[in-house]
Amino acid sequence: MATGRNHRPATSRSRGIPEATVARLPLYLRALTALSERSVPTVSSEELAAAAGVNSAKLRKDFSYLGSYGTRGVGYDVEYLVYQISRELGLTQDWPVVIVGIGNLGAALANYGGFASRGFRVAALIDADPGLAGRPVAGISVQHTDELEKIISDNGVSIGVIATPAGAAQQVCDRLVAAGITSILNFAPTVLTVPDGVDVRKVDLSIELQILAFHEQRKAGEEPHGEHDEDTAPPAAPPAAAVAKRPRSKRPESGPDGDVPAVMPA
Amino acid sequence: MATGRNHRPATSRSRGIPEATVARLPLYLRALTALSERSVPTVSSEELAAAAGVNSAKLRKDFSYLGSYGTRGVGYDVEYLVYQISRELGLTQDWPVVIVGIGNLGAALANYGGFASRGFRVAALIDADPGLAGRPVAGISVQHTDELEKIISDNGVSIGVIATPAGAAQQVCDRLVAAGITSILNFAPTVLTVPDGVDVRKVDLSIELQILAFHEQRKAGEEPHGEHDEDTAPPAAPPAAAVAKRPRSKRPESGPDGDVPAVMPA
DNA sequence: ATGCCTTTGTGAACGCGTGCACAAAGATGC
DNA sequence: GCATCTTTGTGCACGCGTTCACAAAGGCAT
Repeated sequence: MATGRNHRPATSRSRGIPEATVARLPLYLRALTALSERSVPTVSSEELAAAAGVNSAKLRKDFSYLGSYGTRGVGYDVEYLVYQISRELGLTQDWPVVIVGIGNLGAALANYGGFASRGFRVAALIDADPGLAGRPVAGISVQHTDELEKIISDNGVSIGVIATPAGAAQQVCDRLVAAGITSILNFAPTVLTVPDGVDVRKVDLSIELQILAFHEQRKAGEEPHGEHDEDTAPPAAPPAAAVAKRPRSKRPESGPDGDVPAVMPA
Repeated sequence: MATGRNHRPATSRSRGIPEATVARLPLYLRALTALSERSVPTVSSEELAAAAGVNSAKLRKDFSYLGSYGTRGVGYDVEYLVYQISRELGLTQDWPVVIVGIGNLGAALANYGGFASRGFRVAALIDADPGLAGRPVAGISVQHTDELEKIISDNGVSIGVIATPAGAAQQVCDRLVAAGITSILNFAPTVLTVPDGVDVRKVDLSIELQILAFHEQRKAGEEPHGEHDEDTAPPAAPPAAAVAKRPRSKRPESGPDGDVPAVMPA
């Protein structure tokens, strides 16, 4: 069993499109779609890069992995590029998706307009709460977890979204994988362990906030003067030596709720 | 103006904690908190790494940036490490947060338990819809956008969450920044442009799904045989030369909705 | 007290990603 | 048809992040 490693560690790289590039393609596609709607025929790498918020050289290199779709002295044909990127991302086909865990977040995701467009289609909403079964959310009737395997099998679903509480996530994940799911988007604050061949991407509000807090603190700490070693008082805990003797006394005070699930399932 | 560059490009690195490490600290913290609740006194880098889903050497190196908090032959003291990481992340202080855009997603975020714990506190919910004003969501009364500046100023808020439709995001962002916000978590599918000194982190469901679709397609395409150049029929669009003459005819068929907002504000 | 055994902390190598800078390609004007 | 000007595509160098592998450190048993 692979220890919940997410993306692709060092697996075979298909034809050679770097992971970092793949992650930016949706960004380009979005910018290009906007241009397309305004009937703009061509864009230069400079303009498009600005719209996507990246370096123009990086963008050109990214596109070079897809082939030479630009015209020197002119730029890129918007429509053509939209098609090429869509094709590369696999957006020209239909991707049925199941959402497991229809709480606040799950419901919000079900209502998310981004699903309908771009080839993603919500095939089913699944929840463990029998009371929710049959209730329509975003125009789709919620089904019970018991049906999970059948739903995935019948609809040929390969992408699953987990929006359950953290405690249920791994279990749901296991069932999804066993049922044939090979791509998972995880909103639960847990590290999922999956077998090789299954991709997991994580969306974690808590982590993002903590990263912001780190930088925020650093900004605040830098304002005063240049730098210093604010060791404002190591309230408790032995540095090293006297440890191991189980300094267990009382928990500091960090909330005992340890990362509450993203959403209530009921 | 900085072109919507997110994290820190090459800015001064405080005392030298790599960005990649910072991004993992919350992960370690979560695993450590779980251990703490089970009253586990110490962990080895190997165990903790497994729990966090990372390489043990990486974890040790990450911790080495914080200082030498481990004991050779024993491991790390759980409680002590929880405290150190919390402090490093700035979680020992209170971070008031405002959420702008109380639609499905905004409401789900407001209900998110992860806020309450870990030093984050929802200071206010803000929406442009007058009809929502005064209505309680997650126990907090929604306030109108007009109050935005005052709310931020009065509560000393420095972190803002944008959960509005894409169209309103940049405008909201500008107001937040003008009001003093220096960290933004953006759920709207748009590239935000912010001045230097303001951190933006992005959470984008659509992009994550597209990345999954890419890998999913690749898996499916690899199954058959080794590799090949599936150029299954370039339906339209001129390769290069005859372009620039505005081959504008009709849009392919990619949904004309071009990335619907994450959530309806009303 | 001494030696063994476990686990940390880190030096060094490697690979990926980024950005610069420029040559080549092509369009456009005369 | 030729010159000029724009913009692509990419070779190259640099820096960050990851991983291996091992010496040093410290606990623990005898």
